Amino acid sequence: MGTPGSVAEALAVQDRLRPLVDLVGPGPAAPATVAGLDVAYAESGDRLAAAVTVLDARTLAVVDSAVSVGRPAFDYVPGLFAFRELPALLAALDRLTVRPDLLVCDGHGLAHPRRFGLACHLGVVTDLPAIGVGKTPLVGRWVPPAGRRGAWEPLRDGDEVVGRVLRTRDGVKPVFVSVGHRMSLDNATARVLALTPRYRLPETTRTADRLCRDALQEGNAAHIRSAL
DNA sequence: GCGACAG
DNA sequence: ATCTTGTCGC
Repeated sequence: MGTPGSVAEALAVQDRLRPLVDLVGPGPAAPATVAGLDVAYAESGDRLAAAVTVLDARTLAVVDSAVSVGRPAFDYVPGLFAFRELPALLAALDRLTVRPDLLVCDGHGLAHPRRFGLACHLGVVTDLPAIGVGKTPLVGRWVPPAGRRGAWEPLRDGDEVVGRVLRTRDGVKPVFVSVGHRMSLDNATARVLALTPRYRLPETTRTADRLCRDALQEGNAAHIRSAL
């Protein structure tokens, strides 16, 4: 009952969970802690490491973290990406000693063909406020935002606004922000800007990215040592 | 029919 | 996602 066995089953799961997304929010305006989630893959593609880092929202210092290694749970299919990483991410979340006030996911939330991307899925399953921050678009049309940090333009799919194209740094390629669960788009935008004082991507994403990459390397090293 | 397609 | 060389800039 955890991971679907087919594309059809995965689509059914999304249809069943999508009504559970809280689109009202508005979510915490001043969260004490914010979690970043990310996954790294081995080149062979048969192993992955999921990491969660919890940052003090004010100082951006890491106050807790957890990793989980495993196998991709599903083939990569655009639109069904969440099923690939969800089990490992949930396992890592379970290992945290603190419950974060907000989840910042590496991928989209409502900016998804069926309005149920990874950030929505994680938000619904954990019932935590969640937002999605994607580096590249999955769906939608937009015009480039002005060049300054903080500038944004709506991301539209059909006749609905599914997210924002947000410039987090002056003159740097924008990111794609969307609501995951229990958050407003305005608040999601504010939270992402608060997490990007220096780099294009949120500090949460950056710390989680480093952690899961390191975990993969450690796993490789241990594997090699045991083979000698 | 063709291209696009989170990570 | 991951593999890659060089290159530009602080």
